[in-house]
Amino acid sequence: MPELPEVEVVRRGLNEHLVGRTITGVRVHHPRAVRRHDAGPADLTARLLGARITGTDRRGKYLWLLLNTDEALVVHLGMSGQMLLGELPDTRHLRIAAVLDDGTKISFVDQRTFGGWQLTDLVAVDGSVLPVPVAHLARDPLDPRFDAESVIEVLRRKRSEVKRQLLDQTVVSGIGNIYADEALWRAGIRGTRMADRLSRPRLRALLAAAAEVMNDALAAGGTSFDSLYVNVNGESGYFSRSLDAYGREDEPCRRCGTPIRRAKFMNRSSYFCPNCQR
DNA sequence: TATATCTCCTGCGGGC
DNA sequence: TGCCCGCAGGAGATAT
Repeated sequence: MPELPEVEVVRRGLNEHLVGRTITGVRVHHPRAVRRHDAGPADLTARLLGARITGTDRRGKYLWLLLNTDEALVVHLGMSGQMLLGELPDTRHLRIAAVLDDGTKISFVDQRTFGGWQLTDLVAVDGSVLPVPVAHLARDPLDPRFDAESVIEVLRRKRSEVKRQLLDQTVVSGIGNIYADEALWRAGIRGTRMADRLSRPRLRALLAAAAEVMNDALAAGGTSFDSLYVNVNGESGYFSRSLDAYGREDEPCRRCGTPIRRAKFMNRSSYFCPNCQR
């Protein structure tokens, strides 16, 4: 499942191969993949033709290609989206295909169709220039201008479980279910604890753990449990071997040996150590 | 206004 | 073998 580290790996791959190139062809194979582009597939296709890619950027789980038209092509991978370069061995889940002036083929493949492309304007927000659909997101822990202390103040006002807040992209972006569980495990905090009942040092440790676990995952090329997350070359990351909590139900906690427990939370699974996450 | 829940979607695995 | 059901979960829409 692509979260911040996986999206960043993909962005780096796209940055390496696409910047400076001009889009010469676009074909939308599945309308749902462009459902957030209000003007529809034909408009997206027409406006992308002839546009030159001048850069790439990312906030949280969103990445975008900057265009010479002063617009951005926003890409969200959803749960299973892939941005693949080159020939496609299997076109079953191909949603959008594009071609560049040097012949490079870009395929947006997305089995579960939660992801998509959207062409939007840019706006200035809090010292950053962002695509409109990304403007409401908080900075992520890997952002050089991420301000942990202000996030802590937000969390201290939330009468809600701390894991729920970690997953709220307007509080802190980039964290999904996997890295939320991993950060909570590293910080020794149960996700069901109310955010406003946690001390500032505990919240500080939690945000530091989130940044740490995502940096570790980035260094490993991202997390992969199956073929749903791959980089632009179709390769999986290796960080799943390093997960301490997520997906380890009944396996011994690497800190205290207590079996990791799984519980339903927000209609999804949470993994935690019942002994050292109190 | 703040917080919680529902919904979208596809493929896989388990149970019958 | 075939069918049904639950599960995976990001984020916008809707409900409380």
